[in-house]
Amino acid sequence: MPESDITTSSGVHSTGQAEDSAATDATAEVTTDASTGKPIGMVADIGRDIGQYIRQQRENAKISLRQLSKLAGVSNPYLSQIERGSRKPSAEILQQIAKGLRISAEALYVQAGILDVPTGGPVADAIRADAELSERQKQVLLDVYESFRRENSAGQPKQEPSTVEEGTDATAAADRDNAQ
Amino acid sequence: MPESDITTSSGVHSTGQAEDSAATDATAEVTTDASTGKPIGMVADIGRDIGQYIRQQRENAKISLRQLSKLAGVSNPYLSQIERGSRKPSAEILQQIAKGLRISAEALYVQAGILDVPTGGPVADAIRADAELSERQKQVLLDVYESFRRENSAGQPKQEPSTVEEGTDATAAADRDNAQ
DNA sequence: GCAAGGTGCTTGCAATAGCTAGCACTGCTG
DNA sequence: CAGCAGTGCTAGCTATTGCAAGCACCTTGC
Repeated sequence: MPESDITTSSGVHSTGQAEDSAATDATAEVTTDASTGKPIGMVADIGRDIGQYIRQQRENAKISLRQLSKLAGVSNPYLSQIERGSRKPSAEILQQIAKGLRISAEALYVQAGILDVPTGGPVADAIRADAELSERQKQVLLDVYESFRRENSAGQPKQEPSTVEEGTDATAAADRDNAQ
Repeated sequence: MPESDITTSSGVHSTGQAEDSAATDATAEVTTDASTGKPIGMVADIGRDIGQYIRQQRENAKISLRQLSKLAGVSNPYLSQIERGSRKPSAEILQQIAKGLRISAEALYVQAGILDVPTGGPVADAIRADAELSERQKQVLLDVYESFRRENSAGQPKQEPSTVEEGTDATAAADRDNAQ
């Protein structure tokens, strides 16, 4: 598990340095950015999450940081920063790391928040695979389908009435798409 | 189709400014970066590709650039740069644009080269969905499966002998994974 | 004990992403 | 015709990404 400090990293690279006391006192409250609620002095949790995951996958594969950096074509200091959560890699870098780890890029994308956890059984898969629908139509249909599934799993919907409206909105949207 | 010029954009932002003559003479050969072969003065083709695609989706939806920029939460000058291919957006920005366009983020990711075009019928989907396999094991299995499919679709394999080796390498790799 | 080769990390820098301020233009309204 | 609201874009700026150079430490072999 990478250490959660940025220590002497310059202000140039960080949104703001972590409070010293936070670095030394594990029980100290993490200072957060007022606008996002995410930790200051550290890339957001999601960055640390992907870094932990990459380090875990690398250790499972029993290779060193330098070995992975060569396999991935990424510099080893940068890979260290990624694993320790002090840098947030782009999708392209994640793609390279996935190749180096010989896992799918999608697995890293889910951890990084770039992709949602895959959902849906055969219906959703079939909708996505339908070549005759536009991207917009696919999305509308998926929204309608997911809305119905939520209704059904709730039995009697206990959400706001907007849940009901959502369904009608979706079908209204579908009608508007067809009108175009 | 966005214009392919960066005109007076400063050198700070571009790998290199397009030759003036290239800007005015449509038949002029595009100057390329020696190391990558990609156009200079323009982000790589793939950047223009995603930009074109976004503009096409926006025009299909019959909304203006400013309307989409508000829906997406992206500044309108930056969206213009993306559509014209002079900036390469991150996955997070693509996610926001997809939401604004009400299409799936995956559709934009495929265009941007972040995701491959989805492949595989039921076998690949089932492998990906299997919760009992590690990410590494899934990838090895997919590699083996795709290798077999390539062999079968070629009838008599005409590729390098490495294609055969690839299969044996893959199964050997699978054995090593199981040994760990 | 020393050299060599490995490890993970820090620092400073260049290039790029993404934004704000502002521009020029168009069409509409009173 | 002036004012307004819209359009798409340019220029300059700040924050961030990703790297190269180099550090300190560890293990191994001679």
